[in-house]
Amino acid sequence: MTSHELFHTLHQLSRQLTNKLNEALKPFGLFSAQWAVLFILKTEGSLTQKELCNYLFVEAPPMTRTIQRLVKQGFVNQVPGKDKREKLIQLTDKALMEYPKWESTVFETNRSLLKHLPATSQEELFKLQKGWLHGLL
Amino acid sequence: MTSHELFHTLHQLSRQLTNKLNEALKPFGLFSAQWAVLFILKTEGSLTQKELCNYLFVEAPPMTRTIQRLVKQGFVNQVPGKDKREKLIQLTDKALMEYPKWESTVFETNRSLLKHLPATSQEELFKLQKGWLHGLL
DNA sequence: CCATTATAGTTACCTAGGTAACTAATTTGT
DNA sequence: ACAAATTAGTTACCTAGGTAACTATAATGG
Repeated sequence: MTSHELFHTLHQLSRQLTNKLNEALKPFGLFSAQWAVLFILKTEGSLTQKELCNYLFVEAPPMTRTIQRLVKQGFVNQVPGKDKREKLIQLTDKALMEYPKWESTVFETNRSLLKHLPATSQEELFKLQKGWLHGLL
Repeated sequence: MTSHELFHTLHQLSRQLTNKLNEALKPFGLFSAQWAVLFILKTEGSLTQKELCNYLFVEAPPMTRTIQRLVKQGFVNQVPGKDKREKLIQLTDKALMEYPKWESTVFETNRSLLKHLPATSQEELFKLQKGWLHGLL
């Protein structure tokens, strides 16, 4: 195995998984990056854009765009913080209503994507990836 | 471990590796997707765009764009095939001159990125990823 | 033989993520 | 206290990849 092969396979895998998730989210008018934000807001509660960037390891500009789309769709509100530079992002009632459907769809999609990967392999893969990622940063 | 964590880590890892490679290629005016094409052309010889798409598992439109940039930089030629729909892509002399520098830079970057990942882990990771990817397709 | 179908590539437009340069608000340091 | 530096977010512009609609050429079937 060469390093090229390792990197290439990882890249392909990441793209395929994102494509499949996007396909599953299509009926809801959502894309993978939006779902990632909605998921964190549901899990962690309201966060500033900066905090969302830190959670998702993403730069500020793409986060601004993703949030602007979510605002336009009525799934999220931007509330000025006590520190007037900050904007707190919170899920709307509309989003909370829809969330269970999104979640079960994503859950089912993930289950299907992991169908051919035994649980022990999943754990092993996660450990290796996490270790590598931490070694990089 | 949840499936979300597994997918998220994979996604982060893929992005980080691409970013680091782009950084390393910057002095040559190249980006990761261009390098992927140049590498395959050097390894496999001249290929049609369709064949390049198949190798890289990429749709035709992004390949058209990547190749157009390589043409503009003078690293690649588009030669009409016997079948006039096809375009054979081949490395220019300029690209062949530069290639060794690109390769050694990428090789060194890969080595550095894999520094904290033992060889046995690399093999294990590759096996798991490859198996999963094939299960998906 | 010619009409239909399939294929290679391009164009237009979308999401996703990156850097650089900017604005506005908050901290810091003297 | 106020000038300088830092920080949160936005805007503009870049690469990367996706789909849909298109053109031009090649292959196929009646």
